[in-house]
Amino acid sequence: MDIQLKRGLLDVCVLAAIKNKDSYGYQIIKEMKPYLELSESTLYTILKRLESADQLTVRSVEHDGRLRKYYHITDSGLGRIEEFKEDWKEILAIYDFITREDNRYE
Amino acid sequence: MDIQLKRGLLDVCVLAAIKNKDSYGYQIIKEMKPYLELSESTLYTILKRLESADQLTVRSVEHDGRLRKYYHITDSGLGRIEEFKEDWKEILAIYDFITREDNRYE
DNA sequence: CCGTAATACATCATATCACGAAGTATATCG
DNA sequence: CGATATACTTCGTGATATGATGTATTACGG
Repeated sequence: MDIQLKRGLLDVCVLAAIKNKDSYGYQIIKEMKPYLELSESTLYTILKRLESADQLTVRSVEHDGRLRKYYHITDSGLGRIEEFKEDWKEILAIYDFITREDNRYE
Repeated sequence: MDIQLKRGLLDVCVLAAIKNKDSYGYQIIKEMKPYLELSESTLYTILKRLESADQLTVRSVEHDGRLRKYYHITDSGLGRIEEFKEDWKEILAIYDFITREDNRYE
C-alpha cells in the first residue's frame, strides 16, 4: 500500500490493537500484520510518540527473564479513535470526489 | 482533519481534480476546498512532484497578461487513481479493524 | 484614483515521520 | 550447537506538508 496512505492509519491502528487488551510490541505487530505491516523500528517510534501524547501508558513486566513492555490505552487514546471515526466521514466524501466519473455539467 | 490522514489523499485528490478537465493552481485549490483544504505552497509542491513522476504535464498559457499554468493528467496519473481504488479495499479492512468493538474470544 | 482584495505562481526553512540497518539479549528446537 | 524466534533500542536518511515571504497583475469599492 502507498506509504503516505499508511501514515494516517498507523497511530490509530496501534491504539486499536491495544484497545480491548493490553499488549506488547511483538504481539502488536503480529496482530496488525493481516491489515497493515510495519517494522519494529516503526512501531517503537509510534509507541513512544503515543506515550508522549498520553494516549497510552507503559508497564514493564518480567517474562522468561526478558523485559516485556505492556501498553495500555488511556482515555485520551480512546478519544483519538473517536476522532478518527469523525474524520472518516470526511474521508468518505473525499473518496467520492476522487472516484466520481464526472459530475461537471458543461 | 488529522494531518497524517490528509497526506495519503492529497496527491490522488489533486489528480482527481484535473482528471476530467485541465486546470490550474488557483482553480484546483478552490475545487478541492469543500473536501480537503490545502495551502498554495503545498499545492505547488505536489504539482511539481506529480510532474516529476510523469503523472501530469504542464502547459503555460497567457491569461490577462498573467502566466497561468494548466495541468493535464497523463495515463500514469490515471493509473495512480486506479491504484488508489485498489488500496481502498485494504483501507476498508483497516477501518473495520479499528472500529470493531471486540472480536476476541477469551 | 487609490487602497485592498483576489488572482497566480515561486522559494525557503522547518518539523514530523516511516523505515532500514544494526545492535543487544534470551529461549527454543532440530 | 547453530539457526530461528522473541523483544526492545538507537541512529541516520529521505520524503513531505506548511507557514512565511516574495513578485506581479487585475478588479472593485469608496
